[in-house]
Amino acid sequence: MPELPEAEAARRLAHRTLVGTRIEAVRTADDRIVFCGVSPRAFAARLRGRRVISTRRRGKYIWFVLDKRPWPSMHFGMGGHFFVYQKPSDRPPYWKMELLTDRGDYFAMTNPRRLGRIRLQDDPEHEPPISLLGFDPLLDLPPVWTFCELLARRRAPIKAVLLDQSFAAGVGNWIADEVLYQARIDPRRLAVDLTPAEARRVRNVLRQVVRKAVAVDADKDRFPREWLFHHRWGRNSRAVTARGERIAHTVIGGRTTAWVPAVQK
DNA sequence: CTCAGTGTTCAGTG
DNA sequence: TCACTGAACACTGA
Repeated sequence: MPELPEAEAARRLAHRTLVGTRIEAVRTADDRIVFCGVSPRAFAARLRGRRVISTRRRGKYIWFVLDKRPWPSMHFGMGGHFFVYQKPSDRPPYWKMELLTDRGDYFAMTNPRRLGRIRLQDDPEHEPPISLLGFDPLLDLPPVWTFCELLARRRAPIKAVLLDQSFAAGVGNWIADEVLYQARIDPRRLAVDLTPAEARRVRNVLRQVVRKAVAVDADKDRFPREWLFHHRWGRNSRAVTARGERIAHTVIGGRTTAWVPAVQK
Protein backbone atom coordinates (compact mmCIF):
# COMPACT_ATOMS: atom_id res chain seq x y z
CA MET A 1 0.00 0.00 0.00
CA PRO A 2 2.78 2.33 -0.76
CA GLU A 3 2.93 5.90 -1.78
CA LEU A 4 5.26 8.27 0.00
CA PRO A 5 3.28 8.49 3.27
CA GLU A 6 2.96 4.71 3.62
CA ALA A 7 6.64 4.29 2.82
CA GLU A 8 7.57 6.90 5.43
CA ALA A 9 5.36 5.22 8.05
CA ALA A 10 7.03 1.90 7.21
CA ARG A 11 10.48 3.46 7.48
CA ARG A 12 9.66 4.83 10.91
CA LEU A 13 8.56 1.40 12.10
CA ALA A 14 11.82 -0.04 10.81
CA HIS A 15 13.75 2.77 12.49
CA ARG A 16 12.15 2.20 15.91
CA THR A 17 12.64 -1.53 15.70
CA LEU A 18 16.04 -1.92 14.10
CA VAL A 19 18.33 1.04 14.73
CA GLY A 20 20.94 0.21 17.33
CA THR A 21 20.37 -3.53 17.11
CA ARG A 22 22.46 -6.32 15.68
CA ILE A 23 20.86 -8.69 13.18
CA GLU A 24 21.18 -12.12 14.76
CA ALA A 25 19.41 -14.14 12.08
CA VAL A 26 17.99 -13.66 8.60
CA ARG A 27 15.39 -15.76 6.85
CA THR A 28 14.54 -15.21 3.18
CA ALA A 29 11.79 -16.60 0.96
CA ASP A 30 12.92 -18.33 -2.22
CA ASP A 31 11.69 -15.61 -4.56
CA ARG A 32 13.92 -14.69 -7.50
CA ILE A 33 11.59 -11.94 -8.66
CA VAL A 34 11.33 -9.85 -5.51
CA PHE A 35 15.01 -10.37 -4.69
CA CYS A 36 16.53 -8.35 -7.50
CA GLY A 37 20.17 -8.75 -8.51
CA VAL A 38 20.96 -10.85 -5.46
CA SER A 39 19.99 -14.38 -4.47
CA PRO A 40 17.89 -14.70 -1.31
CA ARG A 41 20.69 -16.82 0.13
CA ALA A 42 23.44 -14.28 -0.53
CA PHE A 43 21.21 -11.53 0.79
CA ALA A 44 20.74 -13.35 4.08
CA ALA A 45 24.45 -14.09 4.39
CA ARG A 46 25.40 -10.44 3.92
CA LEU A 47 22.98 -9.15 6.56
CA ARG A 48 23.62 -11.63 9.30
CA GLY A 49 25.73 -10.17 12.10
CA ARG A 50 25.44 -6.58 10.88
CA ARG A 51 24.48 -3.67 13.09
CA VAL A 52 21.77 -1.26 11.91
CA ILE A 53 22.97 2.33 12.09
CA SER A 54 20.02 4.14 10.51
CA THR A 55 17.15 3.98 8.02
CA ARG A 56 16.49 6.21 5.04
CA ARG A 57 13.79 6.86 2.45
CA ARG A 58 13.51 8.60 -0.87
CA GLY A 59 10.23 8.52 -2.78
CA LYS A 60 8.80 5.05 -2.26
CA TYR A 61 12.20 3.44 -1.64
CA ILE A 62 13.53 2.59 1.82
CA TRP A 63 17.02 1.46 2.70
CA PHE A 64 18.97 0.57 5.82
CA VAL A 65 22.37 1.99 6.76
CA LEU A 66 24.43 -0.85 8.20
CA ASP A 67 27.83 -0.88 9.88
CA LYS A 68 29.22 -2.49 6.73
CA ARG A 69 28.28 -2.32 3.05
CA PRO A 70 26.42 -3.45 1.00
CA TRP A 71 23.09 -2.20 2.30
CA PRO A 72 19.55 -3.47 1.61
CA SER A 73 17.03 -1.30 -0.26
CA MET A 74 13.34 -2.07 -0.53
CA HIS A 75 10.29 -1.09 -2.58
CA PHE A 76 6.77 -2.38 -1.91
CA GLY A 77 5.37 -2.26 -5.44
CA MET A 78 1.58 -2.44 -5.39
CA GLY A 79 1.33 -3.87 -1.91
CA GLY A 80 3.26 -5.00 1.10
CA HIS A 81 4.22 -4.01 4.64
CA PHE A 82 6.76 -4.25 7.37
CA PHE A 83 5.67 -6.29 10.38
CA VAL A 84 7.14 -6.59 13.87
CA TYR A 85 6.37 -9.53 16.17
CA GLN A 86 7.91 -11.55 18.98
CA LYS A 87 7.23 -15.16 18.01
CA PRO A 88 8.15 -16.85 14.73
CA SER A 89 4.65 -18.33 14.67
CA ASP A 90 3.32 -14.80 14.05
CA ARG A 91 5.22 -14.55 10.78
CA PRO A 92 2.78 -12.91 8.32
CA PRO A 93 1.64 -14.43 5.02
CA TYR A 94 3.57 -13.45 1.88
CA TRP A 95 6.71 -12.69 3.87
CA LYS A 96 9.85 -12.24 1.78
CA MET A 97 12.48 -11.60 4.42
CA GLU A 98 12.58 -11.80 8.18
CA LEU A 99 15.22 -10.36 10.51
CA LEU A 100 15.72 -11.31 14.16
CA THR A 101 17.33 -8.58 16.25
CA ASP A 102 19.45 -8.96 19.37
CA ARG A 103 16.51 -7.38 21.22
CA GLY A 104 14.40 -10.40 20.34
CA ASP A 105 12.12 -8.68 17.83
CA TYR A 106 11.25 -10.24 14.50
CA PHE A 107 10.98 -7.81 11.61
CA ALA A 108 9.50 -8.93 8.28
CA MET A 109 8.71 -7.49 4.87
CA THR A 110 5.70 -8.88 3.01
CA ASN A 111 4.90 -8.55 -0.69
CA PRO A 112 1.78 -10.45 -1.84
CA ARG A 113 1.74 -9.33 -5.47
CA ARG A 114 5.47 -9.67 -6.00
CA LEU A 115 5.80 -6.31 -7.74
CA GLY A 116 8.03 -5.09 -4.92
CA ARG A 117 11.83 -5.38 -4.97
CA ILE A 118 14.58 -6.10 -2.48
CA ARG A 119 18.10 -5.15 -3.54
CA LEU A 120 21.55 -5.19 -2.00
CA GLN A 121 23.72 -2.25 -3.03
CA ASP A 122 26.96 -0.61 -1.95
CA ASP A 123 25.45 2.87 -2.12
CA PRO A 124 21.68 2.68 -2.76
CA GLU A 125 21.17 6.46 -2.81
CA HIS A 126 23.66 6.96 -5.63
CA GLU A 127 22.82 3.91 -7.72
CA PRO A 128 19.73 3.22 -9.86
CA PRO A 129 16.86 3.10 -9.31
CA ILE A 130 17.06 5.58 -6.41
CA SER A 131 19.61 7.83 -8.12
CA LEU A 132 17.16 8.34 -10.99
CA LEU A 133 14.39 9.79 -8.83
CA GLY A 134 13.31 13.42 -8.98
CA PHE A 135 12.72 15.61 -5.94
CA ASP A 136 11.07 14.15 -2.86
CA PRO A 137 8.17 16.39 -1.75
CA LEU A 138 9.12 15.90 1.91
CA LEU A 139 12.92 16.03 1.63
CA ASP A 140 13.70 18.52 -1.13
CA LEU A 141 10.66 20.18 -2.67
CA PRO A 142 11.97 22.85 -5.05
CA PRO A 143 11.10 26.52 -4.54
CA VAL A 144 8.18 27.89 -6.55
CA TRP A 145 10.18 29.26 -9.45
CA THR A 146 12.14 26.06 -9.95
CA PHE A 147 8.94 24.04 -9.75
CA CYS A 148 7.42 26.23 -12.48
CA GLU A 149 10.46 25.73 -14.69
CA LEU A 150 10.30 21.97 -14.27
CA LEU A 151 6.63 21.94 -15.31
CA ALA A 152 7.28 24.21 -18.28
CA ARG A 153 9.55 21.54 -19.76
CA ARG A 154 6.81 18.91 -19.78
CA ARG A 155 4.26 18.43 -22.52
CA ALA A 156 2.36 15.55 -20.92
CA PRO A 157 -0.88 15.96 -18.93
CA ILE A 158 -0.17 17.32 -15.43
CA LYS A 159 -1.55 14.09 -13.95
CA ALA A 160 1.01 12.02 -15.87
CA VAL A 161 3.84 14.38 -14.87
CA LEU A 162 2.97 14.15 -11.16
CA LEU A 163 3.06 10.36 -11.47
CA ASP A 164 6.51 10.39 -13.11
CA GLN A 165 9.00 9.35 -10.41
CA SER A 166 11.83 11.19 -12.16
CA PHE A 167 9.79 14.36 -11.62
CA ALA A 168 8.37 13.91 -8.11
CA ALA A 169 9.49 10.85 -6.17
CA GLY A 170 6.85 9.18 -4.04
CA VAL A 171 3.72 10.61 -5.68
CA GLY A 172 1.30 7.84 -6.62
CA ASN A 173 -2.17 7.67 -8.08
CA TRP A 174 -4.25 8.88 -5.16
CA ILE A 175 -1.85 11.68 -4.16
CA ALA A 176 -1.76 13.01 -7.73
CA ASP A 177 -5.57 13.06 -7.88
CA GLU A 178 -5.86 14.60 -4.41
CA VAL A 179 -3.42 17.38 -5.27
CA LEU A 180 -5.12 18.28 -8.55
CA TYR A 181 -8.54 18.28 -6.87
CA GLN A 182 -7.42 20.57 -4.06
CA ALA A 183 -5.49 22.79 -6.48
CA ARG A 184 -8.61 22.92 -8.71
CA ILE A 185 -6.76 21.84 -11.88
CA ASP A 186 -8.16 19.66 -14.66
CA PRO A 187 -5.90 16.56 -14.72
CA ARG A 188 -5.90 16.56 -18.54
CA ARG A 189 -4.24 19.98 -18.78
CA LEU A 190 -0.72 19.89 -20.21
CA ALA A 191 1.89 20.74 -17.59
CA VAL A 192 3.49 23.30 -19.92
CA ASP A 193 0.17 25.15 -20.20
CA LEU A 194 -0.31 25.81 -16.48
CA THR A 195 -0.10 29.45 -15.44
CA PRO A 196 2.50 30.37 -12.79
CA ALA A 197 -0.34 30.79 -10.28
CA GLU A 198 -1.63 27.29 -11.06
CA ALA A 199 1.83 25.75 -10.88
CA ARG A 200 2.34 27.41 -7.53
CA ARG A 201 -0.95 25.95 -6.26
CA VAL A 202 0.09 22.46 -7.39
CA ARG A 203 3.42 22.80 -5.61
CA ASN A 204 1.97 24.14 -2.36
CA VAL A 205 -0.94 21.68 -2.23
CA LEU A 206 1.47 18.82 -2.94
CA ARG A 207 3.51 19.81 0.08
CA GLN A 208 0.44 20.22 2.28
CA VAL A 209 -1.13 16.87 1.29
CA VAL A 210 2.10 14.92 1.76
CA ARG A 211 2.90 16.59 5.08
CA LYS A 212 -0.58 15.94 6.45
CA ALA A 213 -0.61 12.28 5.34
CA VAL A 214 2.80 11.76 6.93
CA ALA A 215 1.79 13.64 10.09
CA VAL A 216 -1.01 11.13 10.70
CA ASP A 217 1.33 8.25 9.93
CA ALA A 218 -0.50 7.43 6.66
CA ASP A 219 -3.57 6.44 8.71
CA LYS A 220 -6.39 6.92 6.20
CA ASP A 221 -9.02 7.28 8.91
CA ARG A 222 -7.22 10.42 10.07
CA PHE A 223 -7.04 12.06 6.65
CA PRO A 224 -9.21 15.22 6.59
CA ARG A 225 -12.88 14.60 5.85
CA GLU A 226 -12.92 16.93 2.89
CA TRP A 227 -10.21 15.05 0.98
CA LEU A 228 -11.23 13.42 -2.28
CA PHE A 229 -9.43 10.33 -1.00
CA HIS A 230 -12.41 9.08 0.99
CA HIS A 231 -14.77 9.16 -1.98
CA ARG A 232 -12.67 8.24 -4.99
CA TRP A 233 -12.73 4.46 -4.71
CA GLY A 234 -15.19 2.28 -6.55
CA ARG A 235 -15.62 4.01 -9.86
CA ASN A 236 -19.38 4.26 -9.87
CA SER A 237 -21.07 7.08 -11.71
CA ARG A 238 -22.91 8.29 -8.61
CA ALA A 239 -19.80 8.89 -6.48
CA VAL A 240 -19.73 12.36 -4.93
CA THR A 241 -17.35 14.36 -2.71
CA ALA A 242 -18.10 15.39 0.88
CA ARG A 243 -19.62 18.56 -0.61
CA GLY A 244 -21.85 16.62 -3.00
CA GLU A 245 -19.89 17.27 -6.20
CA ARG A 246 -19.97 14.53 -8.82
CA ILE A 247 -16.75 12.51 -9.19
CA ALA A 248 -15.70 11.48 -12.69
CA HIS A 249 -13.33 8.61 -13.55
CA THR A 250 -11.11 8.89 -16.60
CA VAL A 251 -7.95 7.09 -17.70
CA ILE A 252 -5.03 9.53 -17.93
CA GLY A 253 -1.41 8.52 -18.27
CA GLY A 254 -2.56 4.92 -18.25
CA ARG A 255 -4.08 5.20 -14.76
CA THR A 256 -7.63 5.56 -13.48
CA THR A 257 -8.05 9.20 -12.51
CA ALA A 258 -10.75 10.39 -10.12
CA TRP A 259 -11.58 14.06 -10.47
CA VAL A 260 -14.36 16.60 -10.00
CA PRO A 261 -15.24 18.42 -13.24
CA ALA A 262 -17.28 21.04 -11.39
CA VAL A 263 -14.19 22.11 -9.43
CA GLN A 264 -11.28 21.31 -11.75
CA LYS A 265 -11.48 23.58 -14.79
C1' DC B 1 -15.06 -16.03 -14.19
C1' DT B 2 -13.49 -11.46 -15.26
C1' DC B 3 -11.23 -7.38 -14.37
C1' DA B 4 -9.31 -3.38 -11.93
C1' DG B 5 -5.45 -2.02 -9.23
C1' DT B 6 -2.11 2.87 -3.87
C1' DG B 7 3.72 0.69 -9.24
C1' DT B 8 7.72 0.26 -12.38
C1' DT B 9 9.81 -0.90 -16.66
C1' DC B 10 10.47 -1.28 -21.35
C1' DA B 11 9.29 -1.50 -26.31
C1' DG B 12 7.29 1.30 -29.72
C1' DT B 13 6.05 5.83 -31.74
C1' DG B 14 6.53 10.56 -33.26
C1' DT C 1 18.09 11.47 -28.58
C1' DC C 2 14.08 12.98 -26.17
C1' DA C 3 9.36 12.79 -24.53
C1' DC C 4 5.58 10.25 -24.13
C1' DT C 5 2.19 6.17 -24.33
C1' DG C 6 0.56 1.69 -23.53
C1' DA C 7 1.33 -3.00 -22.44
C1' DA C 8 3.41 -6.33 -19.48
C1' DC C 9 4.44 -7.94 -15.09
C1' DA C 10 2.15 -11.05 -10.65
C1' DC C 11 -1.31 -11.66 -7.82
C1' DT C 12 -5.45 -10.49 -4.87
C1' DG C 13 -10.00 -9.37 -4.13
C1' DA C 14 -14.39 -7.48 -5.60
